[in-house]
Amino acid sequence: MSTSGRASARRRGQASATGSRAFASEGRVTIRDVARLAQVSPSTVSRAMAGNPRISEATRARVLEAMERLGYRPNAIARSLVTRTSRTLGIVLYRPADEAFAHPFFAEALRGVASVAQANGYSLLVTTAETYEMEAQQCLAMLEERRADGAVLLASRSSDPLVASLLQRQHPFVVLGRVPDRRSVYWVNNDNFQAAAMVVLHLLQLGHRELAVVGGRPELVVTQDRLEGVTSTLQEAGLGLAPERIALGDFTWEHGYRETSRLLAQGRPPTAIVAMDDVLAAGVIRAARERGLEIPRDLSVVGFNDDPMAQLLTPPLTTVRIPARELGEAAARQLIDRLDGRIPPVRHVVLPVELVVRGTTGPPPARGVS
Amino acid sequence: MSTSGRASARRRGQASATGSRAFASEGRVTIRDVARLAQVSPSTVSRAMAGNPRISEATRARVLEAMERLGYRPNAIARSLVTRTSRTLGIVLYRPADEAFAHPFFAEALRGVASVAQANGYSLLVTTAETYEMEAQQCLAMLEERRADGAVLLASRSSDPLVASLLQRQHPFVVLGRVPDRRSVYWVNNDNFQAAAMVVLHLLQLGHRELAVVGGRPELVVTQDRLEGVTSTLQEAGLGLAPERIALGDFTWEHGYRETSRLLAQGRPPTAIVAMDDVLAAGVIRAARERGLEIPRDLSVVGFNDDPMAQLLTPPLTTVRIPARELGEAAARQLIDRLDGRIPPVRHVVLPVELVVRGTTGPPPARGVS
DNA sequence: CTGTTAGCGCATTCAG
DNA sequence: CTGAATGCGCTAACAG
Repeated sequence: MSTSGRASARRRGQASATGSRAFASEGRVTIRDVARLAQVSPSTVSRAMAGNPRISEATRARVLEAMERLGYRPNAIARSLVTRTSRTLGIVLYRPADEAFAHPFFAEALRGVASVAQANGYSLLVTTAETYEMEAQQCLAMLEERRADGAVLLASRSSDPLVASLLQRQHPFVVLGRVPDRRSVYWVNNDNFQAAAMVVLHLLQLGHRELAVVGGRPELVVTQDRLEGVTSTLQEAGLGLAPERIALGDFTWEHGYRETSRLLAQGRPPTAIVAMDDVLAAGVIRAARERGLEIPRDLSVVGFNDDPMAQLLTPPLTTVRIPARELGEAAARQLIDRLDGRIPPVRHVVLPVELVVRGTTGPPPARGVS
Repeated sequence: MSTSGRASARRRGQASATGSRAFASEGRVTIRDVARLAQVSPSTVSRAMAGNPRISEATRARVLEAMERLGYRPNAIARSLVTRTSRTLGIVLYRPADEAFAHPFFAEALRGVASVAQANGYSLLVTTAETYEMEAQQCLAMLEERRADGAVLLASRSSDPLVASLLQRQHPFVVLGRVPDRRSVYWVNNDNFQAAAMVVLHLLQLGHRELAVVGGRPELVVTQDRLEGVTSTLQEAGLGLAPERIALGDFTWEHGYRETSRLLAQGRPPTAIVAMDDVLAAGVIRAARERGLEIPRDLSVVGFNDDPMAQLLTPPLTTVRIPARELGEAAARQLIDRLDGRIPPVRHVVLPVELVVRGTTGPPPARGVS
């Protein structure tokens, strides 16, 4: 055994004679090469890297220099195998076939996650999935195959089977969005009920009484919360929201466009439309304009998210700013805290939102006798 | 040894008595557990999983069933260590501090990469970096620490030191964008020179003679190619482009806004502005409108990319469709081909673009004597 | 303070 | 067709 060890050492170590770095075309430099050059044992090298205090400054310096000279990088895979952690966060991007592009909200949230992860020495393992079933399956696979130590879920739906599996198998995870009926789940969210209430209040204050809602996927908690915020607030004002004034579907501008055309064709069209997303709102505005309506004179429109595009629409969109990036950051922080053995101060984080009043809301048109 | 084996089997295997899966709170089920249950050796289990042909159907079935019953998942880390491949693609998202949000182009490209990766059994390791130096450093780290088998670079700049390092260290990688002066580098791109030429031709045809360009980061090859496409085409038409009509900077709408204000304040303002990106174009439009100009009557504007927002602007933006997603897919395909030992048919892939004429371009205003 | 010994969980020789 | 032995590169007891 020692013989073969020597032999391979000779094979690999040639570069050290020239003083240049050892970039063998195959076979990278390992901890043993460093140990040999520094005249210590591999464990000492390991300790030197880990900053282990029970090691002399002289040795540490020698090891560090050897590492430097050889251009050594510890093999993360080998390290993971023994430490049993990958220092990696799993995240799956769910992309239903009907959503043509990466939604800005998720892109921002992802950046938030990524930056906090990076700051704490974690990497991000990202997958995409076409269907929800695949999302769930892939997320589980990442975790059970030990490629990720924990997961952040980018949305939550009511009675989510993935959440159940994760919980049962005791995998650390954090949800971006509220998870109802499961107090033990860590999540990070904005108060969507409250956000929707703000929007409705704003419209009521302007004098609107005839509202309609255009929303996203009905199975998502975010959709449900926003819808409830709208209906509850209307109810408190003694107003209702007829079912034909509620148009859920998906988060595409096409859906906003389509449903608005329908809503405006009704005998008694709404004077204001709450779109549960800026992208939807863009579709709403477009449909309204094509029917010859001027915004906000003939129709008020509100969105959600404050995507970068919101202020670039004409007129600039009144919307609710959702701190996507901060949500992602908070989620990553929660998860990493747990993975690193710290207990997060709270299980549920709620970030504040802000109504951004711009150019798409105004008083309702004076209505003639119908 | 067999004794201790039995003991641990008993400790862990209790669930098998009940017929339910074995999810010990600590210590997952390994290949040895499966082997024991199937009454074979670990190597046989390994072969059964790998679809090794020299194994009887009966044994394979027995192994598969044991895997099923135990809910076994092979540990990807352990596998990586021995196979010396992680089946992971590295990708680093570069986010300069001044770019406020994830650019839609990159989001789409990323999705393309992710979906092809996923289809081929690869995962994606994603990092973010604030500076270019960090991007380079992190990319190298991923590769040398063996966490990724190859990398896809999301942009290329002229004389890119990262490209040089990657090449020297023989790491497989593919660049999204053209890499000048290095024929050996694999890259995937659209013809930006040609795209810009199309735009200029369109404007010339409409009668414009006074163009200006608002562009992104000057160190990026994409910026350089588009700029050259503009100037060359103008030159062929016997026209020039004065330096004060060229405003490079970054890919934010604020930059488009700012530079347009400046351009329009000049003694002899342009009648058409070529923005090298839809986001820039949005800023251009906004600035123009604030100065009381109507588009396209007083000023024509063209963008690049055909982001989803392009058609939602008012008026809908004339732009060049860049197949971001397809570029990402092609890049992933190139890289994976190489990693899997197939030789990609070509080293450089060029995807076609398409001019999408919408509402922001028209004939120039009749100019009075100055 | 440091070296030796043992694995982490798997794939892969090499023998049957 | 299958099992036993070996090692991927590293960390973590356990001994000095």
